[in-house]
Amino acid sequence: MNKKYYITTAIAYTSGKPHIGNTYEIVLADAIARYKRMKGYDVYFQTGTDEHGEKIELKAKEKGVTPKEFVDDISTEIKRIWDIMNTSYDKFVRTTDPNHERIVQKIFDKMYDKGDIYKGEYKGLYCTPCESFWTQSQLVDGKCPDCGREVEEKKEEAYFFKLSKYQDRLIKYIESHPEFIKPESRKNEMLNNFIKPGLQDLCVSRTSFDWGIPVDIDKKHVVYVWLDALTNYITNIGYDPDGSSEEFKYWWPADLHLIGKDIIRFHTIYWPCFLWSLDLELPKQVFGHPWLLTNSDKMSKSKGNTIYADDLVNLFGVDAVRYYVLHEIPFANDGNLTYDLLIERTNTDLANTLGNLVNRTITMANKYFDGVVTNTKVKEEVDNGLINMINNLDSKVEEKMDKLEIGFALDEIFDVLRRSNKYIDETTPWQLAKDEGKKDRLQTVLYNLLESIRVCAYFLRPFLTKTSEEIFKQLNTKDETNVFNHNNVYSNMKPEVLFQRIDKDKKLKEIIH
RNA sequence: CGCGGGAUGGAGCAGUUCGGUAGCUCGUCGGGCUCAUAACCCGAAGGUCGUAGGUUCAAAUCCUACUCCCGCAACCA
Repeated sequence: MNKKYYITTAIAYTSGKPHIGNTYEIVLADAIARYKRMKGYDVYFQTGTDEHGEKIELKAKEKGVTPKEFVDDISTEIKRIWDIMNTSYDKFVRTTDPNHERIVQKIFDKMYDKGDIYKGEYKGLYCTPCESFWTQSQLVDGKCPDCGREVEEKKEEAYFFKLSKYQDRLIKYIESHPEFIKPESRKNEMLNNFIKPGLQDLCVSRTSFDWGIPVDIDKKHVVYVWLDALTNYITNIGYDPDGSSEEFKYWWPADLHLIGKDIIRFHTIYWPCFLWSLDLELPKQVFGHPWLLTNSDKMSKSKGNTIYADDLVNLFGVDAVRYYVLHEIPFANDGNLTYDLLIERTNTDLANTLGNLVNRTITMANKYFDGVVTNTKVKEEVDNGLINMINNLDSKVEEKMDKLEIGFALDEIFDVLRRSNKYIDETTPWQLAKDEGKKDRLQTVLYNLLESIRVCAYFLRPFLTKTSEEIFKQLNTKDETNVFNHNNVYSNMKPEVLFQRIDKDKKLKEIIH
């Protein structure tokens, strides 16, 4: 049996339409999932929406709809965008799913029975008119940041989870499992800022609003959203405190939780403690990716600089957008997205290096050999460099993907494409074509190029899904071997422009309208 | 002194572990080629490697101080 690979994104919060910065994560996860499938893993890829919480209750009220109607709308919209991005998730989960809600209640009960959850009092600074608790750091001049009025100390009955109980175990675990939190800098941040100074017990119930999963043993409380949200990773694959399914035993623990850097704390502190409370293993890795900014600025509606994935796809096509976000995001810093950069990247890499190479190669094959090309094996020294690169691509891409360095994996593929363009200049097929005696050599040259394109298209599949498929169609081949194949026959190839070059000024005007 | 990350030609990055000609992709300029989507190939200009000291025959790389940027600082998802 093949090795299993369980990958998740964070579930998206249904407070509004996700912009390209939020959409980035699902594309990243999709590329990893597709790559793993290509490598023969049995992959399960889960994403979805996180739909409870006070913020949603308020937004629904503002809009004059019920919270459920509100999240139904947004969840549908999020799923629509995930589909536009051509992502291959196996399951789209929702925290309002009745099964999830029921299991979360049982989980709460189990933790309570075990003594990990206890009833206590939540003390905080409360603004009565706003009905909100604030932390010291949230206050503005010591007053409510919303209305500016005085806050007062208030106590409220609440349930707490004993994080403190698991503190030492967590430190030991993180320190002995260097792969658990990535990138490394995030690990230090968590250990030094949160865990080592001492974990306080976590308030896991709320009474100040209703839109949540009711606590089974005390119905005036609802379950804290993070306990609700995090458990989606296990409830949807068949976890049940009274006996989990075979499916669950097969998939858990997850191999990778891919999340934004802003929620690493929840995934590397609360989540492990919750899992231990349920006597479950921890996920193998939590990767906190950086953000995608526009013009080096965080996207927000108030700044009016939000860019939406569906708009970008309409303007540039899904693979151009996928390529940009997958290639341009480094791993230490936040990435940047502007129309300028997106257009430049699409033109140079996709239209010039890739598209033009495919086009010129197939055109020559048709022109010189009526589109039938076999390997005539008239080799020259210069061929070896290209063929070696093709045959090394598998291990190069794998090396980068194992570190989740997707942009660098793409670079490896484009290195081969660039080498192929250079190979054309080195071998000058148009010169060979003038000499009848060099026809066999010419055919070998074109054969080598077609093989190079084929193997590159194969490796591009997890990233540029549609383009990869289109190249295979143009080459008219079904050969999916990942190395140079010496015995292919190419025929009936049709060159079509893969990516039209974009006129930047014209396009920018169009965007600003 | 709260903790951590970063500062390398116009842009984005690599190189810093174990010091020894500063590399890649893109942009700009010049040339070549013509199979191709003004494409492709070659070449050039452009960097006192955040600042100031120090160690050394030699420092982007080691040490010290400082400046700037960013993330985190807990019950907000």
